Amino acid sequence: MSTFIDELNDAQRAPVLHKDGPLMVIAGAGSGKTRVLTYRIAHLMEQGVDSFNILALTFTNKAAREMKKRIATIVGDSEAKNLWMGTFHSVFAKLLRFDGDKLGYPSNFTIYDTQDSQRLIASIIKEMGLDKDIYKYKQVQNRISSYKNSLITVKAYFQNPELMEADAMAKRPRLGEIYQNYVDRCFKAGAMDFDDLLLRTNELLTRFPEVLMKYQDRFRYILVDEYQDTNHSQYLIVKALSDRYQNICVVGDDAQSIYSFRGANISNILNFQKDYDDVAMYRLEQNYRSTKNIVNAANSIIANNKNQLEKNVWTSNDDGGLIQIHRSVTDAEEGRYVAGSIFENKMQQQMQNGDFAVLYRTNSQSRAIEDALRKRDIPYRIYGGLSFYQRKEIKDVLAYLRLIINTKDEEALKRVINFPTRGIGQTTVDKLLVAANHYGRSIYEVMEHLDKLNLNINAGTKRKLTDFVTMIKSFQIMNEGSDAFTLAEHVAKKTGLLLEFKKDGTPEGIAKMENIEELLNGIKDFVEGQKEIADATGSLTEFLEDVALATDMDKDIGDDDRVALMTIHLAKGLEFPYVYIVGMEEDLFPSAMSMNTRSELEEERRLFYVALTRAEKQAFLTYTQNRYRWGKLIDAEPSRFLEEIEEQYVENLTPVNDGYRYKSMINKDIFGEVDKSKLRQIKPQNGTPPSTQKPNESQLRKLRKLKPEISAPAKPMDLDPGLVTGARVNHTRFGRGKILNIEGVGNDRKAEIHFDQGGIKKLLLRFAKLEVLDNT
DNA sequence: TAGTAGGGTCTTTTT
DNA sequence: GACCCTACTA
Repeated sequence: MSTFIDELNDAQRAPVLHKDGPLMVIAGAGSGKTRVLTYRIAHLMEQGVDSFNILALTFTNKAAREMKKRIATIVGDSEAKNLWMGTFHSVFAKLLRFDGDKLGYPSNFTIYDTQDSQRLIASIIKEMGLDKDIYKYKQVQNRISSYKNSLITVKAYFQNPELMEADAMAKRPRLGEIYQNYVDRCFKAGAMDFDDLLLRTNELLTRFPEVLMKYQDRFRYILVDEYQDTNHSQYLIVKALSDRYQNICVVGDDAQSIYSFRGANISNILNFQKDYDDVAMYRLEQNYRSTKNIVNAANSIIANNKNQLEKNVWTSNDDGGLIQIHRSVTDAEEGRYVAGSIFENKMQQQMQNGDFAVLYRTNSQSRAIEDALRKRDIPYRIYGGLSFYQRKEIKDVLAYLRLIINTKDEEALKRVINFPTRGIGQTTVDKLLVAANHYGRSIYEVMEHLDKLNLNINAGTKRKLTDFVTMIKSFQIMNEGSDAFTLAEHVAKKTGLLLEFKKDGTPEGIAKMENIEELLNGIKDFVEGQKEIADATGSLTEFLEDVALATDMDKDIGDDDRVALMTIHLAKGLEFPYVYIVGMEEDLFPSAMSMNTRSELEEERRLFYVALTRAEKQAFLTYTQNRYRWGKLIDAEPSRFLEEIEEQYVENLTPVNDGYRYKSMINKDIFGEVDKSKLRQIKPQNGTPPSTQKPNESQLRKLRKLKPEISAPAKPMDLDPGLVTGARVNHTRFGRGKILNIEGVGNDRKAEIHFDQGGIKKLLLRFAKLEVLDNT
């Protein structure tokens, strides 16, 4: 028996040693979750389980790589090689390359990213002659994506009157048709979107029992990390695969579930014990990461949430410093404070740049921080945002490469057929598209057979089209004999892409050219790297798949020492000695988009919990009074979350005697929320603020401590009787609108309202500031 | 058909 | 403030 087991505490050791049967590990923040997973896999292998029979699903590919590396040091390289480890998306993309042909997909299918999906949907909406202001392509894409994640296929959609009615109510009665067309077009293009990678895997496992059996038998031990963030589609895959051997190990923390917007279903983790028989439950509650102050402060925040598993996270670490709250006047000043504070701490505490992270709710907040760090000459690295592979010039190169592999790839073709310009305009492309749809062929196939079709295209243009086809064909021939790098370099030169940006001459053009060169270097590295992997070949197909599913977090940071800037979502699973959480303001964090329902607000709160628990030694929270948003300066109020931290863990750095008090601001805000949801004796009146009386400080404190289920009984009679279907109402933020539907009872009573400006929204009546204008 | 100017929309988070 | 799309001109 190896000694690595001795490195674990008792709570960690138990799930590592557990052999067969389902187990769930509820792991508090910083409790050594990754370590448990890693050692469990290593232990299984030492116990004689073939690495070939283990499947581990992680949240990022980087996490998988690191875990694999660690396992290799314990059990040896050759053993670790056979492990299937990666994100759901990358693992099942691989599986579909093997068996997707049963569903009619080519093994070289393309993976459409969100932008590809959205462009295709926009194009379909246009072709169908629909109003693009009603059928907004992003919203439609969102809708289709959530259908897919809930396994609602086109067929299921049309069998579900409720869904169809919901879309019809939203003035989008033809959403189902768009969905149908979208699925058809993706299929014809030999393409899967992100959601398809899960949906089609489900389809494959359901429709082909022999395939299911094969993989059930192969993956006898399944481990899922971050189980709280799995969606329904992922849940079903795991359930199906583990059904035979029941050796399923899920690890997660319900308090860190932050991906419901992409379909993650927290009930997956809450219901795990009901889904499997004889589940062994393990809890990891000792935090090794953070100081007492941070752990306790985080606990005090999450205590405000109603929906959670019981858990007591504690630490034996030092108290550490208090959490520091800092107010500034503008976002630029906020940036300066953060940069200055990093600079000072670096000097005083002898820290490295890499020991600091700045976390924010939205990507757009990075700019002010960047500017300030740059002025101080503090090196930083931004994660996420517009990632390298999403840049225009990079996507252009990739589109050529995708087309070489799969000429049916419509989005790739449309992207490059006239870039760099070669005299093939929109009119021509439209003609080709119409013909392609008419004959049920791809645009490329139509181009290959131009002379047999009468498309009303003049000879000069025809010539240009055939030249394009000839060029792609020459690339295809080259692809058979060369590696991905040689080909990509040739393509970048031959198509004129490099030249296009070079002759541009502007700094932006030069930067783009350099980016393409960086991409080429990346391909070279990839080809080299793949040679070391067991069944990899370094082919173009492999590279494209890697790129399609790559995320910013997957990149190795390298050894340069930089401050990390990223969204809180991306920070999940990471830790830093010093953490700055910036933009602690109402409407930003919690986001204005997430305050309509209790569950949305609870997710924002979990997000705050995640953010705070990233810190090892010291956490800083900052907010500003004014912030630039959409190019305009707007007023900002401190976030309600600041007040939710128990006072004893916080130190307010902002001077109190300067005519502005953060406390009083907060109280006013809390009061605004509290009197509607909690002070039931005050009945909201039409158009007038609910009350002008303020409870005193001690009353407020009590109110805040009250558990919502006690303090907010369901009493629909508190609501204005004028709030009925058909009524015209006015909302303080969204303006005027009409109530389409009212549903739910008591505190869950929601109204679906169509606002004159801003479309349809579902609002929780007990929070919504609604004034009834007319209900006849 | 290519290129540019102007207008509208957007930002919540991501595989 | 950035991007995308559209309309207009050459």
